[in-house]
Amino acid sequence: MILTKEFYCRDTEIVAKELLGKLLVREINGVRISGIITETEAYFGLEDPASHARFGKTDRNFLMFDEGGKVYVYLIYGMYNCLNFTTDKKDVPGAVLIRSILPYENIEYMKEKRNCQKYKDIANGPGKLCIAFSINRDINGLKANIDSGLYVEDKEIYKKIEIKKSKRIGIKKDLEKDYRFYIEPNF
DNA sequence: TATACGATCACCT
DNA sequence: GGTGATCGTATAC
Repeated sequence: MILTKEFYCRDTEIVAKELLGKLLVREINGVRISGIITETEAYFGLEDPASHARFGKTDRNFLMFDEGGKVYVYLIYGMYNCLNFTTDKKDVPGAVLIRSILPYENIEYMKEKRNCQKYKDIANGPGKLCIAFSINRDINGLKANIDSGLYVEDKEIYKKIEIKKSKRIGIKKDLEKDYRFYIEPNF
């Protein structure tokens, strides 16, 4: 079952935690790619010194102020795309950065895209997973549903999940609380 | 209009 | 464990 707006239109921290272990699906040119979400980070609004929304609404970050359930893709370091889903109600800024996934369906497709043979390294970073999933700013602002070809399925791949947390990655001025969440599935 | 820098990765040692 | 690549934004002038 595909996650709907109701899932995303909640507190950003809750959405970030509950996305863990679910299946990120990309449908492109009739090909279905998917992976298990293993790492997320929560970003908030004015009170968050690391958030794009910290100075208010701009041309780049306006989607963070929109209602939950939309795709927010931006360019980082001049060369990599990062995938986020918007969260919370309209005019309440929030987004969840998808940092890492484990390839699940169509692993060979991803290996080719990434020019990478090691299963573990295919999408263990926000820039990498965008390459593996063919995600770029063309889909910025679309809704995360079957029409846009990028969405999350509520599939319990891992029944029992221990959620670990830490400080967010690559942040100089972070908040006191931990807003990076991740799981370490047993194989 | 100009400039500094970032929610990163790949490659080197 | 360290560093260079690379460019859209935000911020300052």
